[in-house]
Amino acid sequence: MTKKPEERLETVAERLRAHGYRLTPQRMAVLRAVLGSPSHPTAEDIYRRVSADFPMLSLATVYKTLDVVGALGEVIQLDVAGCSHYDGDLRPHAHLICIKCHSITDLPSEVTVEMPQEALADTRFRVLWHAVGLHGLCARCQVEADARKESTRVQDANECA
Amino acid sequence: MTKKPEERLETVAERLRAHGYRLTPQRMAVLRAVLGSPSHPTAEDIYRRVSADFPMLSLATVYKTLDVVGALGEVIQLDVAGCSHYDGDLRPHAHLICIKCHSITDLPSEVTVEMPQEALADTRFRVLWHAVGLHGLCARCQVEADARKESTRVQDANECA
DNA sequence: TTAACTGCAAATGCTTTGCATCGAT
DNA sequence: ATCGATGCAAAGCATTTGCAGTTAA
Repeated sequence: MTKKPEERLETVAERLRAHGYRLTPQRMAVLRAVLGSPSHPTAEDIYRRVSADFPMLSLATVYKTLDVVGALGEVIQLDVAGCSHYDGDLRPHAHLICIKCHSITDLPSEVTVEMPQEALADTRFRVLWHAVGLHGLCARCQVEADARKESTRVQDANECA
Repeated sequence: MTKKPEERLETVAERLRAHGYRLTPQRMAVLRAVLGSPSHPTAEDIYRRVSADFPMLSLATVYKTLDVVGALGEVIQLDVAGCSHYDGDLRPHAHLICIKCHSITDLPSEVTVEMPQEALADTRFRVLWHAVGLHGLCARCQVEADARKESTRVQDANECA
């Protein structure tokens, strides 16, 4: 989410139009869902959310729409544990990513990244967005891990969180 | 890769032993391959590499070993386009990740991340490692995109790069 | 009108799992 | 001698794709 969701929706819709994409009702509904979500929904999450008011929506369409806006750099795609999460907040921020339960949380404060601009320029890479990934154990999973006194194996959670 | 690959292998092996894991030849071979690779190999890459001197290795074992060291925080797991890449270099650095061809490159210079330690402490999250992801278009994919004058769709590459 | 989009279902591809056998400790 | 690890093959699951019908522009 951003400061002005509706305004951002306008901007993205504008870019889509400019690139020759059509603004179908499904597409707009999916965009509204991603840009307006404060969490990091998966395609499945968005599908469920939008399906409520839009029963004829298909999961494939959700994926296709997310691909399109992702390619334009208007939505952050965050891959965790073999499952993509989408984030409409393009402002640089940090994600706390649990390697055990695969939960994703935003670090609720500013994060600044310093990097040599010349070195970056030399790569000729065009950065669309960036994010800091803090990987480790969330509070809950730490408790479980410590309960075993660091002496046994760490069991993994599966499923797309 | 780190400054002293052999030393790091020792450290990791030690931790595995301490946690009750067994040091099988397969495991050691896989560890050597990850810790000694300057790129960001996938499980498949490692499997191919190790299989050369170790024909009786199975892909499942590679995955299992990578899971174990990943859970200990001794190897960075980088998920890109539905495919995991592994990085033995735990020093904070930045990855240039192309959203089109899914190539991953290290930014060849120092990167520093500033974040409010109190806010992080409040989350009670235990950070094992962190990385900065710079997402966008690599030099090659930009050329292709520009050749279309930004007016047509961006075609996607698939396959695990 | 027409090229792009949708929805369905089948296919793809990475990763995990069940299980019998093997082997590190 | 144990109990974890291996290897194989068979799932599992998120994502993509082909295609016929639909629709935004």
